[in-house]
Amino acid sequence: MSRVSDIIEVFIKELLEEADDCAIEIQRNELANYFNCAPSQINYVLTTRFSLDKGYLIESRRGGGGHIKIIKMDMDQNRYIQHLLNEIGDSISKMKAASIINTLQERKFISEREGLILRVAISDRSLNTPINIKNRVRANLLKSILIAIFQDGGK
Amino acid sequence: MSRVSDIIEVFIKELLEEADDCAIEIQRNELANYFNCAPSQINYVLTTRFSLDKGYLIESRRGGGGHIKIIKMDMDQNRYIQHLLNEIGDSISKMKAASIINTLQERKFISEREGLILRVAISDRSLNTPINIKNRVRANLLKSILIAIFQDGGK
DNA sequence: TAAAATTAAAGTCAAGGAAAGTCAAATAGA
DNA sequence: TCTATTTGACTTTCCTTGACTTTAATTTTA
Repeated sequence: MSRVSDIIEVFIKELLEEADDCAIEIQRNELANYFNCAPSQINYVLTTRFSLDKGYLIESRRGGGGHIKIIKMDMDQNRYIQHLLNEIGDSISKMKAASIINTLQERKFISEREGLILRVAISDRSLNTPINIKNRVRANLLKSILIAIFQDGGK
Repeated sequence: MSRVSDIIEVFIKELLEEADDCAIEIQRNELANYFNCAPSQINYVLTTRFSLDKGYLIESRRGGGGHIKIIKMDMDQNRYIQHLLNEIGDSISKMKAASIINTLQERKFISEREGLILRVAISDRSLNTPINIKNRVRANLLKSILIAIFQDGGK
């Protein structure tokens, strides 16, 4: 029962890999048809997996001959880290933290093993704190680590 | 009579034996169904039989197509790490943790940057928990990371 | 030819479904 | 008894679906 959304995500990322300008254009209905899902699921994938936060830009056009354009942006490391520190704030969910770590890894800001370490570190099971402070501890931990690794981004 | 929890434990361990990367993914409901028990009993088995101290890491995801992933560290091949897990116990001071991390780094088990991440992670400042549970959280976190790094992932 | 109607997209949002998590009460075993 | 196990009600998280809306291009009509 592997999730269709994940499969679509991977598919889109592969398309982006192949594209030489880091941008692709799709048709929502066509893609939905291909994966046998509701068209709106494409929107779901886009908003959950290809958000601005993760370094993607979405443009689209409705009506006849409409399309969706997905652009993988170049990310400046320091600025991105700075942005993340703000974004994390003083509380963050596990999913959101994991997604940040994945992005850092995908963008080669951290190695695979470092990604592994971070993902484990921010997991609910590692942080055996009372549930009501878990997200706060997680935010603090993640920010500390980011600052340590990317010192100049954190000034 | 023989307890269902024990049977489930053995079953999972067999699955892990067969898996070539010492990690398996299960579906909680499916397994519960198979053993005719309440789904939450699976959680019970996981927390009592597959704890960090015993060298297991658990990851999971909710929602449609959710799953539970069980990762085993190869205790035989990582005698030293196993020893460390025991030494850490369920509570450890910052100084002691730092000393462990230094040793790991000296012995080239982890890179300089990984050492940095670990030291930051277990620092008092990162772990903004109530002081009375700080050493416990630190122990848990450090053990999780060690198992993650030294899991027997065949890669 | 310009407005109107039709058609062909994409967008939004809320409801429903499919998992896993939590916690505490009931029960069984030592 | 006392601890370990079992059960189940309730919660949380994530995914999927579908009805309805909005926008743009194309075709029809006056």
